[in-house]
Amino acid sequence: MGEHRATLAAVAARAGVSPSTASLAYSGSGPVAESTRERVLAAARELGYAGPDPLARSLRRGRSGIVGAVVGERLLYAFRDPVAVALLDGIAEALSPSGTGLLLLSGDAQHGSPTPEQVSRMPVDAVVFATCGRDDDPLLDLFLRRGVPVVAVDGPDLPGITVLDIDDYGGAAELARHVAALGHHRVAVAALPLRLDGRSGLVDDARRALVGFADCRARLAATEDVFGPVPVAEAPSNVVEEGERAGRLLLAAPERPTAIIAQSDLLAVGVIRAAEALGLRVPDDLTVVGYDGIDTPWLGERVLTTVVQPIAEKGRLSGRMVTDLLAGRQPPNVHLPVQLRVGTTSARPATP
Amino acid sequence: MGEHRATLAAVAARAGVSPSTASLAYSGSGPVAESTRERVLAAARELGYAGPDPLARSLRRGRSGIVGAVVGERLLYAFRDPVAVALLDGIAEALSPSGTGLLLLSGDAQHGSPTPEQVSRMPVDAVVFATCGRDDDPLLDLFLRRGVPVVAVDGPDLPGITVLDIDDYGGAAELARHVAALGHHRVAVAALPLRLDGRSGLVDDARRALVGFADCRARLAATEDVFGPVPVAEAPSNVVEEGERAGRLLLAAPERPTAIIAQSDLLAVGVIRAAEALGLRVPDDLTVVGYDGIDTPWLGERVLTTVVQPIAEKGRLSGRMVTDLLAGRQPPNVHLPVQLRVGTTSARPATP
DNA sequence: CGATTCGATCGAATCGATTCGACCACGCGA
DNA sequence: TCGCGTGGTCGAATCGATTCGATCGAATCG
Repeated sequence: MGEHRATLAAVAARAGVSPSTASLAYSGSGPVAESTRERVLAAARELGYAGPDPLARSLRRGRSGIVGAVVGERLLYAFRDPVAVALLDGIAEALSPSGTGLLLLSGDAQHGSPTPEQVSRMPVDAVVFATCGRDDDPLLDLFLRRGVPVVAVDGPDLPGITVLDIDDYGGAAELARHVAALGHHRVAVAALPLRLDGRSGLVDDARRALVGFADCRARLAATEDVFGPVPVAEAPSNVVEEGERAGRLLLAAPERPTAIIAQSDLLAVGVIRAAEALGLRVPDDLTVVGYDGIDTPWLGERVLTTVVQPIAEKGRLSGRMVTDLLAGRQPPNVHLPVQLRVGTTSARPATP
Repeated sequence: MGEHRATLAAVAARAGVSPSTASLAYSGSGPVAESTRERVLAAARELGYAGPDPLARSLRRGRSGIVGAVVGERLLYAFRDPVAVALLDGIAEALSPSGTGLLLLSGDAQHGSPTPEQVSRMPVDAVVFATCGRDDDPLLDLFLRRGVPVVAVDGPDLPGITVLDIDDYGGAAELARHVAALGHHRVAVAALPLRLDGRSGLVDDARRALVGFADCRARLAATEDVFGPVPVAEAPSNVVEEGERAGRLLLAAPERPTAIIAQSDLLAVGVIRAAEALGLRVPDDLTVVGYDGIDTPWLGERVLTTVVQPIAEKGRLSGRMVTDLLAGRQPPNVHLPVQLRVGTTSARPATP
């Protein structure tokens, strides 16, 4: 404690060389005689020196070797979403060869998303908005002002930031047409969070005007372009339990819907649970469809009707985009296609 | 690009104050006249200054405000494990109030765990070994030499590091006695990775001597203390698919076991799948037990016989231990109890 | 009214490494 | 033998903020 940790200068002194030479011996940039290098390393060993201080190195170099990932929700929820996990995995894999670290900027139980003060203290060379493409995110602005390159996944398409998203509108529209073609008219939506403020329940017009996420907005718009205005129940986060609550809410309506369009597969699983708890059979009494195309072990043999997005590719691409930005290259925006998958949870409505 | 980003000194000059005063205006430590502070902030706005450079601040302060989490596996696998996720969530929650960031130090597809070079470049104030308590981990040594406080979850109990673990031996022993009491003799083990080198398959004596993880070793020892030497199939990572492969391997043996003890619930699910693929009924033809006590939606109504560890508490405690260490307090080691849960996947062996 | 705080501000040292330009000696080709 | 390129080393400036001690005027107290 009282002892100061050894510095490179101390090592250099002990080895009888100048600090600059000692630095070269460690970093490998520039010619150093083999004998000198060994003398330096020996001195380091004797002093218990574990290599250059990352902070000092970063300051001088102007880069920290760290990429931030803004997650928004608390990790416990975010990591239940295979799409988010694949994204982070893709980024981590892409960063690994260059030894770049991945810093999670996550929200906590109290406030949904990380606060600007916290985030602005973090030394990141680039940042990915992973699960929260809020249009008006103050963090976006902050990073742009700092000159930190930003990748937004499913995020707002603003000048200065690189966007990777999927065809949310197209997929949702195709899905809605599928449901309509089956003959459903009384349709309701179990929605992803409209904002990160923990609110949930039936959505009124005021709330609907506040949709802050590009993906949520596109999916909702596509649905209503097919069916007209529909009841919407908002889940405060993308987990099965909240889907179940939203499902109960929608199924309690006086005019019970014959189909529920969930904005994610996790929510869809919850809706199915809610339906079964009420004694309804899926798809005979209620059609339930999702979005994402993740594994749904909860459903056993049943296959969820959903829109499949290319999850693994999204992960890989997001990783590539980040490394490109770090290397000073500006990758183009990417818009991935999606595919309707008709499973066994959608069917014609029972004729009353 | 050609433009240099504004520095605090530039802001100070523009505001007509000294750099030290400008610093005080930002950090809030020390008295500054309200008028001065506003002048500084105005100057900052005009220059597009987004606050002090985190790197410079960290260097001076001697802390980075970042905690590292060593994950070992690639994220795609690590995050499928609810125990690991709960751990990270607990840490993130505990760190959040102080604005401390969480840096993932993960392995990639190539090498299991992060390389020492990568890790030693990372500016961390403390580090948690989350899912990889390797005894001989070179990273441990590195951090200790650097003077970085280390928390090891399920990790090796070495001097200088703080340990949070569960009663692995006790739980596994109780579980083994349960299986023995049912009348099983031909028992096999589906094991967690013995080392992080991607190897898998049946374990011979040479390999067995290499067990590098405290939890895996304890569970195996407890099992063999009850049953004597048993066949062991190693899974290269803790995911359902690898459990299935290990299960197939064990069930292909000439003397088919009547019970398989999986070292995790995820592996147990895989083993059950393998059994069912072979037309075996669980638990009638084969008893399968796990470890951890996570949700297993794959199993439908069935309840896995397993050892339940207090996952949420583990997360909370690990978070608290880290914050304690950051505050300069040395928390005591913690050893959490576990509990046997008898479900519907274990039964007496069929009498032949 | 003189002595003493106290609040506000400034100068200068500091954190620990990297890097640029200078320097020296040596070997090689002309 | 002279000049030149080059491998190896060193000094000093630099990265951008924080912080300690000093300073100075104004307010407080005896």
